[in-house]
Amino acid sequence: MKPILTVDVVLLTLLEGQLQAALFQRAADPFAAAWALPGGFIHEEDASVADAAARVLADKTGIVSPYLEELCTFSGPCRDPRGWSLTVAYFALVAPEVLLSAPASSLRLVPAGPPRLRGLPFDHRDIIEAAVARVRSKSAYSSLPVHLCNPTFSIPELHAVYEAVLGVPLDRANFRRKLEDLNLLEEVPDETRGAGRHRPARLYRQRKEFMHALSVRGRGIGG
Amino acid sequence: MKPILTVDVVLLTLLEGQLQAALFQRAADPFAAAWALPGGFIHEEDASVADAAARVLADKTGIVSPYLEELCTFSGPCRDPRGWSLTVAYFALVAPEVLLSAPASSLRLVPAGPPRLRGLPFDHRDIIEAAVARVRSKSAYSSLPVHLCNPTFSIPELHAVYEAVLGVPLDRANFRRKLEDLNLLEEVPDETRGAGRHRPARLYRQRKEFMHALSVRGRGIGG
DNA sequence: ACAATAGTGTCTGTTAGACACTATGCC
DNA sequence: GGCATAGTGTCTAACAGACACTATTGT
Repeated sequence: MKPILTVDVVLLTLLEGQLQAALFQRAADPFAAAWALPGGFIHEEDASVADAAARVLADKTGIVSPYLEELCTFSGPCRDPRGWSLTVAYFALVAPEVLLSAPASSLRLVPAGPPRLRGLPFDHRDIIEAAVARVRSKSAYSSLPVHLCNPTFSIPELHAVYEAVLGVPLDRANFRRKLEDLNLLEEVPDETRGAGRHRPARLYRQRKEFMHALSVRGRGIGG
Repeated sequence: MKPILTVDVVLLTLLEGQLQAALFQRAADPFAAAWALPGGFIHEEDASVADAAARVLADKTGIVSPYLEELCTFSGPCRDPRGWSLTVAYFALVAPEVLLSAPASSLRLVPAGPPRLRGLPFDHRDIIEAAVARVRSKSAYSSLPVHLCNPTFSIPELHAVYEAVLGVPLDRANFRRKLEDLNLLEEVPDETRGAGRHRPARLYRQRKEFMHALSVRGRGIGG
């Protein structure tokens, strides 16, 4: 038996205080013209499924090498009208600026948290919800949310990202201290970012050694 | 492109103080007669890949409904001599008694931790190592190792399992307290297990509500 | 009674969390 | 100078870890 085999990518960003997923209009049947997750078939020249996911994303958005992680597979005889199918789901995290400057005119952002999405083809709603659940749970004990920020960012910005992703308020002071303990960030010399008539914040970037790794040291960042 | 699509299962147990993986002798090419992970193709009647993994395991060992979790996929043009292939890897955890009483005569147990295994076909070594890494890291903050125990077990037995999986000594007293806080276990009334000329230990079982869930409450069980 | 492990009590250093405080840039 | 937010100091309660103690069984 040869099932239909695809990759799908949940491209997430944080906009207006909530996680949003990028949807694209399908070109071909089934569900032609419907808004759905970017996805596609494996190509002979892909070195792996992860490679295929990155290629699909680059083709549709121009985004290259975002944070990309395998989520899990979704499979069964009924999820695709063409027959037994399996998709390997990935999720990607990018700063909102990356998406807003992307050339894709046929891109739509939809809130990915509750309330639950409606009208998506296949089991794309389940996939998005699994991605959001994964991002949330991992964020409680890792530096994953950094990938939702620009290359340089201030501590208050990162603080707001964590609060939005986790959905709980975090003490500013303790959050700072935790970050310092983890030693994930390095200061960008002499750079600040201000917004309004008040003291501007210093800018930081993620240390290279943690670029695609997760810091599970300590007991997480929830404080 | 239609890659070769399979499932593979890393069946793990704890024997002689270390994690061991079950290998089976392959019936067909490629690598016929080689010792490898139990695996196979998806069948039309499987409801999902997880279902296929459970079926494969039941066919080869008779073991039904063990703890079974998707690990990740392994894919690429070179891992199978027949061409571009993808396997969805699962891992299963069982008590050693389950394996020793299994009807499989063509089953072999090999130590899964370091030193690294040699001579396995495909990328089965990578798959086993990924499974072991996953089990170890999850054990630090969950009740996963319970599935390596018999249906009823004593606290000292579970304590030994945690120590073996994590590879570090854990204080007996603090381990007990942690378990009590998590409230994962319930006492089996009037049951004890003794081994030697000393006080026997009370027996416990996992509460039903946690049977296939993970408790991530608190800060893990490492103490 | 003794050996050996099961199970409990208690102390201490560390850490998460709360909150008050000071610093600084922009208007 | 005042406002608004950046950034720091400090107190407290909770918890992890260490370790000494008591309890209970088989021999």
